[in-house]
Formats: sequence, C-alpha cells, structure tokens
Amino acid sequence: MTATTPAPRRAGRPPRSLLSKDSITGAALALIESEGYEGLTMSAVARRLRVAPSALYNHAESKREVLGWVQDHVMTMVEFDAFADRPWDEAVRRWAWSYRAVFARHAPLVPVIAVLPVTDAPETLRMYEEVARGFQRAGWPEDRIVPAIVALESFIYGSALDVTAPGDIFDSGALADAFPVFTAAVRSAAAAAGTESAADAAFRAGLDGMIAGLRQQLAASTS
Amino acid sequence: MTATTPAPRRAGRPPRSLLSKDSITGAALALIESEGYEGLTMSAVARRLRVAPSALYNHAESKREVLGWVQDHVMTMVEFDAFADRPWDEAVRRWAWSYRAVFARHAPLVPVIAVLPVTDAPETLRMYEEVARGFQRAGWPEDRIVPAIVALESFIYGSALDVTAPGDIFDSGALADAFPVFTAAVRSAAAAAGTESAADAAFRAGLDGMIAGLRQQLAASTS
DNA sequence: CAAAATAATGAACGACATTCATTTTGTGGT
DNA sequence: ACCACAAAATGAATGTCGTTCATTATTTTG
Repeated sequence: MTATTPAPRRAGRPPRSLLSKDSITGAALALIESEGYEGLTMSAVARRLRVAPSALYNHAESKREVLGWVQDHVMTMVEFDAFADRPWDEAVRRWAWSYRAVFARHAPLVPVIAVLPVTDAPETLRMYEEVARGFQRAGWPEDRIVPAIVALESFIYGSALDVTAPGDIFDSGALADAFPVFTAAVRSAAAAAGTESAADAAFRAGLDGMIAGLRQQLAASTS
Repeated sequence: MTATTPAPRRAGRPPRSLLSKDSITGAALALIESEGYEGLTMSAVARRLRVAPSALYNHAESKREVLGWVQDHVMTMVEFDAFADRPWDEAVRRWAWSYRAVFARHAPLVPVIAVLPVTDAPETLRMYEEVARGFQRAGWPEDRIVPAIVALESFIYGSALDVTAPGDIFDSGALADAFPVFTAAVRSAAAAAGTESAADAAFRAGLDGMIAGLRQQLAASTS
C-alpha cells in the first residue's frame, strides 16, 4: 500500500534512459492510429511516453525528424514481394495498389516524402532496391528504371491524396449550368463506377494506362 | 505639412470597406510570391492590407478558406487553351506540363486541392469544362472522361511535389553498398538525364506513358 | 575519482490562428 | 427622418504548439 500515485519523476538523468528513436516512433504511430495526424503533437507523444515534452528533444532534432522516422516505418507496410516471383505487370500492379492504400491512410506524409532524402530511411531503400531489381529482371535498361519508378510513385502519391477527397468533390453546385459538359461527365462517371469508388476507378484507369504505356516504351527501346 | 504619421485608424466600421475577398486573395498571393508559403500568415496578410488581423475574419471563415481562394486563382495560371484547337495528345501534354509547372511553384497547395470541393471554385470549374470538352471532342465516352482526368491530375500533383524535392534525394549515402542495384540505377539515370533534371525526365517518361496507355484504352473501348 | 556527456524536468518564449467585447458606420423599414 | 440592426473595423485575450534554456541528476569516460 505504498505510492498509489505514480510518483512523479524528479528532474535529472534517470537511471535507465526512458526514450529512444524506436519508442518515440512507436508512440507517434500509436497516436496517429488512434487520433489521426491532427493529434500528433510533441506534447501528446511525450504524454504517451510519460515524459516532459522537452525530453523528446534529447533524441530528435525536431518534429520533422520524428515524422521522418514514422515515414520510414510506414514504408514497411507497403508490399513489394511480388517483384520476386511475378511478372512485371502484375508485380507493379500489386505494389502500386498496396502503396496507395498505405499512404491513403497516411496522406499527411505525402508532402513530407517528396522533400525527405532517402539517406536515413533504410526501410525505404529496402523497398527501392527490390523494386529496382524487379525492373532489371524484366529487362529494363539501367538508366530508365529510376524515371519509371519515380513516375509511378508520383502517380501513387497523387492518387493517395485523391482517396482522402470527399466523394462529392466535383459537385459543381449552383454553377452546374455554366459547365454542362463537365457536369454531365461527372454524373456519367458516378453512374458507371457502380460499387467502385470514383477514386478507385480513376486509379485503376491511370495505373493500367501507365503500365501499358511504360511497357510500350520498354518494347520500343529494346527492339 | 499635416499628419506625417499614417494616422492610425480608430475602431469602428470605416466609411468605405477596406477589405474584400479579392483584396485578401491579392495580398495573400503577393505575400506568397515574395515570402513563400511559410510567410503566409493571417497577421502578414493583415499587415499588408494595413488592417488588424481580426478584421480578416469578417470576410473569411478561416485561413483555410483564404487558401481556397488562392487555390482557385492559381488555377487561372494553368494553360488549357490547346484543347480548343490541337489534337488530344498534344493538348494533354501542354496542359499537363503547364499544370505541373504552376503547382511546382505552389506545392503547399497540392494537399489542399485534394480535399477542397470544386463547388466554390469557378476558375477551377472553367478549366475542367474546357478539358472535358477536349476529351469529348477526341471521342472519349462520357463515363470515361472524369476517371482519365483524375488520373492525369493525380500524376501531375505527385510530380509537382517531386519537383520540389532536393536533387540528391536518392543518395543512399552510407547504405549504398547494401542496395547496389538501386544505387547503380540512380547513378545511371543521373548520367543519362544530362541537362534535363531528374524530375523532368521522370515526368516526361510518365506522362508519355500515361498518354499512350490512355489512348490505347480509348481505342480498345471504341473498336 | 574528477570531468564531461547524457537525459530528464519545468519554466518560459514566440508564432500563430482564432474569438470576443467594443466601437463606429452604413442601410432598410416604417 | 428616425431607429434598429447588420456590417466592419480595433484591440485585447486565449489556447495550442514547437522549441529553447537553465537546472538537476545520473552515467560514462579519461
């Protein structure tokens, strides 16, 4: 019956370090899972780790850096194993759908990725290595691999943002009469999509198109 | 020789309204031009308009709404007139390059667009209408137009973010030895790109691929 | 064993978006 | 013409957030 209260820690270095890159990343991820990215504040991360906010700065330079750690971890959720034993088309398709799904749930990371160098992101590099190998095995010339991957990624990132858009984002509202062709096209697409979401339909169309187009480029360059 | 000082305004409604949606949008754009998006704060906008920050809230619900106005104006910078008198391929290509260039200079808007409904964005609708007409004229079935446009846009947005990335974003650094295929591919692509930036090369490859792929889908559906 | 690095606390700061009470002025209805 | 109300400004205040700093205690290093 001693110390019912958690016994607040005194100032000073603790016997065993309370924080680490991993524990901070884990707390951030858990927080994102339960509260979303709006809930991801340095204070909230600290609270979850039962630590003062300022303690985080002994391990991370900035919130930005923490986001980088999260980002690299999120990359491990992307499935790219199809590149090992599947034909190129199918592997790209599986990878891309998985990639988009992951970042649709982590849309706020998308703008971060674009700027964040890959140097300190080993998991991200692991993925790129495997994907590049898949392209190589499919006969892609070495100098065309990265542009193709970047093009696919750009499409994937853009599409991930699109997933988070509200369903009625193209509702022209009171201005519908002024833009008849577009308004009709929106209606028509919604009707044709059926059970599939508009975002999924667009992603499918774009991905299939890009895969076909890239394959065509490959064929032309190796003929 | 009276009133060298700008004569600070007293509280109370001024004889002629000092603010409007247009003036706020203009100030925001000028600010972005000179200071970038980090400099876009409600205080800074107010300062530029010689007004107290709180005055802005008589005209805008939130900073978000101001961003929406900026966003719609930025859309007017995208060139889509090629859809009126050029073949579909070329029109799409011109539109896409212009679109990407504009949003590369306004990258922070990209995540905003995804969520922002088009309902109150007349300039954005104007563009969509013209693009949709171009697709229609090229023989696209009505229900395939919107998915195709969205796919292209997703690619464009993703690519715009890619433009802002540092040139050495793919530098594997100390981990290079662990990821040999990817590292070699990065080097090879950089060498092959020559004068063209890596981002431009990827965009060119992806856009040409997607256009070819979409055209192929169109041909298949109308045969 | 002394010195220095490490890792915590807690107070404080500076932005920033936003709200509110207050004041003044324009406007629409009788 | 008057009056009530809406509109549009000021200025003070709030709350959140990322971050810094002085201080303290502990571990590690020479």
